[in-house]
Amino acid sequence: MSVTLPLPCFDPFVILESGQCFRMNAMDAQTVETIALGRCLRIHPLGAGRFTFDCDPDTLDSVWRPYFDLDTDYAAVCAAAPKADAPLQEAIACMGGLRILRQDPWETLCGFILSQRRHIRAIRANMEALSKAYGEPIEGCTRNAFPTAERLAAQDEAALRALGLGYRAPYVLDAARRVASGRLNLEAIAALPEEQLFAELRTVAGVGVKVADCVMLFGYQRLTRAPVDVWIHRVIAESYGGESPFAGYGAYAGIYQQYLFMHRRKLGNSANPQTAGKVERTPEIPNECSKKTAPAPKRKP
DNA sequence: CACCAGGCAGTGC
DNA sequence: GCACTGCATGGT
Repeated sequence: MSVTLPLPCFDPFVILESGQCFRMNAMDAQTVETIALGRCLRIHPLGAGRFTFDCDPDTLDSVWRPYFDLDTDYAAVCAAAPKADAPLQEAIACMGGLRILRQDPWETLCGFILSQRRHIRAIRANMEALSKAYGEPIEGCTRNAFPTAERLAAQDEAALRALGLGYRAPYVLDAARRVASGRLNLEAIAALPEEQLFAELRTVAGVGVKVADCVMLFGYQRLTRAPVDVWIHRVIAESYGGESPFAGYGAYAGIYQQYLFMHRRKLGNSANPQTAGKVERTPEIPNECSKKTAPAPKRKP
């Protein structure tokens, strides 16, 4: 069974490259598959902003409409972005169709614990390996659901290292055991005020400021959180003269951050490999997303 | 084959 | 409080 409907400001091919979810894949030009919430969904773009979802109408409305945040007016969110903020306007123009998903907090927590010092591709491989080893099968799908905290809590560090998690293996294990034991209740903390939710997430080993912000943004829909990673650090250094613009972004700071993140990452590593971690004034960079040009050469050392 | 990745915890000052 | 360092592994 399937449902076809028009969806403005929605592009699954952009979302699957956005680095917020790790189990959404392009199978071919007409099919995107995602494994989430213990289910498998395939989406087919028909062109002209129309999409077919391979599920029944009730599941679309009760599961996938909230998951993809389809009831939020992203045109209005984008229109509310500061007009004078040229880099942000550029990123929004180039990354239409992006949405901040409402993901499962447990899977989101694991995904971003695994994210530290990894390429997104490698995070995806880790998440797939965990699912294949410990996840439950999904009917009619070749890929498993993401494993529960209980299931991961029963493993040992060596088993998780064998899947390629490296030094993050004990971090995932700590998260699993806190959640499985009830010491960390991921459902209950959803109701907490921002700073208290942040503090609860920080109690998990391997969860620092950036990972906690990602879990809040992508797993708890706290749109004010704007995670700062190496790419955003570059954006701040290169396009904002070293002064973070996020404090002025208000209720949608997290969404705007995601446009800037995606756009900068698309421009590529070659643009400026040396400024990560350092804040230094740099010349204006002409951000033309259509042409993937390297920016003007930096100052010589 | 160097260098880097959606960072964090530990240490030293 | 801030700066520095080691960390496991796979992509590019």
